[in-house]
Amino acid sequence: MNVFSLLKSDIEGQILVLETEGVLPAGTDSSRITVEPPRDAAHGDAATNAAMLLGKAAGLKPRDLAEKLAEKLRDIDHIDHVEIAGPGFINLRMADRFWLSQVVAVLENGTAYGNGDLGRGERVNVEYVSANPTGPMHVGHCRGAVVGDVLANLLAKAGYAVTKEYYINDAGAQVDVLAKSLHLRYREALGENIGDIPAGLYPGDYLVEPGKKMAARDGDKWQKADESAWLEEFRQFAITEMMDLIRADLALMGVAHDVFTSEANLVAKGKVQQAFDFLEKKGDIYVGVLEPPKGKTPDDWEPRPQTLFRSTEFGDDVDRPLKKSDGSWTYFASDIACHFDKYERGFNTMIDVFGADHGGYVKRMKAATKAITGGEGDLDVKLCQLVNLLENGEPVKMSKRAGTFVTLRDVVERVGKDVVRFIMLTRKNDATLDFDFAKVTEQSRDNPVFYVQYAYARVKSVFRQAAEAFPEGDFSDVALKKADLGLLTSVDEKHLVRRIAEWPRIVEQAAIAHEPHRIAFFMTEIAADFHALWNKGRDTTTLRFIVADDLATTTARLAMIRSFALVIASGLDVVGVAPVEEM
RNA sequence: GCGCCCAUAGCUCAGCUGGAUAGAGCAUCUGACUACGAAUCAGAAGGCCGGAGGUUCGAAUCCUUCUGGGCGCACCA
Repeated sequence: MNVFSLLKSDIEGQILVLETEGVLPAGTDSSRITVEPPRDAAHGDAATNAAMLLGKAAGLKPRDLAEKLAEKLRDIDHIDHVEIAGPGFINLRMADRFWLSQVVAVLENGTAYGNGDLGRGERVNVEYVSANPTGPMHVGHCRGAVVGDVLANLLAKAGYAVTKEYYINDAGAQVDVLAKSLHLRYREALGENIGDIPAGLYPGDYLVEPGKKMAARDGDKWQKADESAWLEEFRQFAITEMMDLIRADLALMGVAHDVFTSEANLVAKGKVQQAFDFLEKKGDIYVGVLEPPKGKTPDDWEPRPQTLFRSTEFGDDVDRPLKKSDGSWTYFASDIACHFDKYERGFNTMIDVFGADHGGYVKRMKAATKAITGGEGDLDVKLCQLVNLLENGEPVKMSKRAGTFVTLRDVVERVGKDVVRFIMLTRKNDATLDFDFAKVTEQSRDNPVFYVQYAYARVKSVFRQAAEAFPEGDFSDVALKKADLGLLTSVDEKHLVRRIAEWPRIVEQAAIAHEPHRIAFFMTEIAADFHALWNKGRDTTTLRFIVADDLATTTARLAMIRSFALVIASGLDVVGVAPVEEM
């Protein structure tokens, strides 16, 4: 349970009482009221701005209203202390036993502590990665893959019914190029000398094996055949092969999507036409000529009548073409169909994770989603900024042309999936991120992955020591739940316990904001609290977790650090990283 | 020329959708190992939150406008 939402409902309850007493007008809007941990711990455990927001409605000065509200709150059992501060903040202090009960809650729920019902089972679709099926994944895909995956995990933990989706762009010209590239490798496999790969085709050697497979399967059947005879066959085969490759790459990162939607399939099923008809009926489609883009007119620009979607009606800057001059669908058209399809499958909330180079695409996609769902669908787009790959501060040279681009596989094999996943969350998604191979594997304070893992391992170490110190002691979770937690009396211990109890709120807030990086930041912070407490025991032996000849205190402290470790494990679970038992 | 994103300590970044005296790490300086692993911790110092206006009880946060960076700008995906 989220402590702060409990307090908020307490406050809302008392506001209703004040309404019946005539202090506040009936139907007071309490939606903007917040209950948060104050920045300064001296202000208490939680602070609310309620009186400042409602002062006007009550016709009272904020501090006077605060006094009336505080009076009511003092009567609530789990609230220990209420005081008014500053312009009208109400600072609340909870009874110790209330916080300590959260330790028991963690021990009872394990890593499920922090699971919430914020989402109330509402279905959410998170689309991420969606790399073109034309080759293995490169390092640029890592960030979006992690952000999307962890965001999905986070929403699931917060009580949403999440579907992880991958949209396969297998309908455009690039898959024809892929098919032709494969055909070349196929001929090579049959013994032909193909020389250099011609410009415009994919030169990567990842097509060598698929070429051999095709040769083994069909022999020389397609070797001399006309392109029109084999193109479709090779396209299908190549896409299947590339998607296997991509799925394998994603598996290396611990990413597994629930649904793979094929663009070509959407077209074939008539989904694009259906979406088009729907928009046309609404009057959102017309044939017109676009202005050339100002400032940077392409050399070959010529005015041309096109089938356009009236995206300006829905907040976009210009209307967007749905059909190419040859009459085929644009990518945008099938992407509309994709979101239309999601909506029909029951998703009102959709999230797309894109790379920063798709920034110009956001407005039109949001506009299209609004139009195609009749305003019911909500699309949020998370743009992931670039990752700068560094080696000891020096940029890693990457050249797609020279074929030396760093693949996702290269990175994962070098530093491990856990490091990649965690580091990708050490910045908010819309800030660029430095990824230094030397730093991310360093075992020091400034490497958050290590720092968090070390804290977890340290707890394990304490338990090993405790088992030796108290051979008769029972330190299982079941036994720890019965510990006398009243023995946790130091301010530092109480502080850690409060931080542990904050976890459900962190999950909620991060889920609401769609910001998975907050999980990583919280874990780093709470790990610091733990390390600090651990070191108190260095200076003052009575503050150590294991106290010789005092099984009761030891058990209470182990209950505390065990629940800390479980919160870390719970967070790592969201991030998709395995906790390290021993370093 | 237009749109989106970014600008916070010397450096790298948080800042909980408007709250109280703006917080961490690194680097710098001063300390803590007869060890529940010092792979860590404690303390000091460091700020006109890019500039200028505005909105209100209250702004790093919202609006306007500059400045400086990144990305993208018909018939590609």
